[in-house]
Amino acid sequence: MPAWPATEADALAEQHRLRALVDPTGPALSDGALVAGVDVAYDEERDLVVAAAVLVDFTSLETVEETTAAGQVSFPYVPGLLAFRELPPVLDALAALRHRPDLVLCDGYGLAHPRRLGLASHLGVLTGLRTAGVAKTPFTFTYDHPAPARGDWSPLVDGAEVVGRALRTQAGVKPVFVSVGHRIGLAEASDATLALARKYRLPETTRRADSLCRRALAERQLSQ
DNA sequence: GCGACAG
DNA sequence: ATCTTGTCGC
Repeated sequence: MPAWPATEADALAEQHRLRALVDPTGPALSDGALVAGVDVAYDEERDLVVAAAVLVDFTSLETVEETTAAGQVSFPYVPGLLAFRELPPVLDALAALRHRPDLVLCDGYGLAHPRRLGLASHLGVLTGLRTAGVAKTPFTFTYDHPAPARGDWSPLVDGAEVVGRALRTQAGVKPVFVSVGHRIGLAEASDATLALARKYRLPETTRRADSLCRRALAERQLSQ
């Protein structure tokens, strides 16, 4: 396994290498599938980063398992290279899960990326897990506003390419931006996102992982 | 040409 | 991402 890239040039080369290994197709989730949400929180002062993974039952929406992992920040925030900043602790948190997720939902993009290898795709190729990205803002892509009902969507476009969907998860609320990560199709990833966002704009997996990594970071800050 | 740009 | 009070609503 190659060392984690330390420079932007190495990171770009690594993206190029991994991009060829992405599989942007795959079936819908089965009843009772286990979906993991992952997210990270930062302490800029101490270069500390904490990741959380929360495993949710796709059908009941119950939390099945939670893990966290902490580390030193090892890469700056560079638009288009987010994976190199966020993935090290995320990989650790996922490795600590006792169950194997049937899907990992990331806070960010997959195929919707300048070089078609966002955080979610990158994670999928590294782990072999099925992944998809659900982002809160449209990055540099364009879309027409979807109709106002829950479940309505419109294509997320980069030039002439459809790279994802602007999906309305709550009536009258601004959409989220879904893109394929690895081993799942866009329609299937969108269906999973909608099913996990019954009550709020963001899927429960993302909401719970976000809340957990913030809590875990706050606890570390108290004890150190 | 320059800057902005997921989190 | 993070800096941040009170406030509206279920």
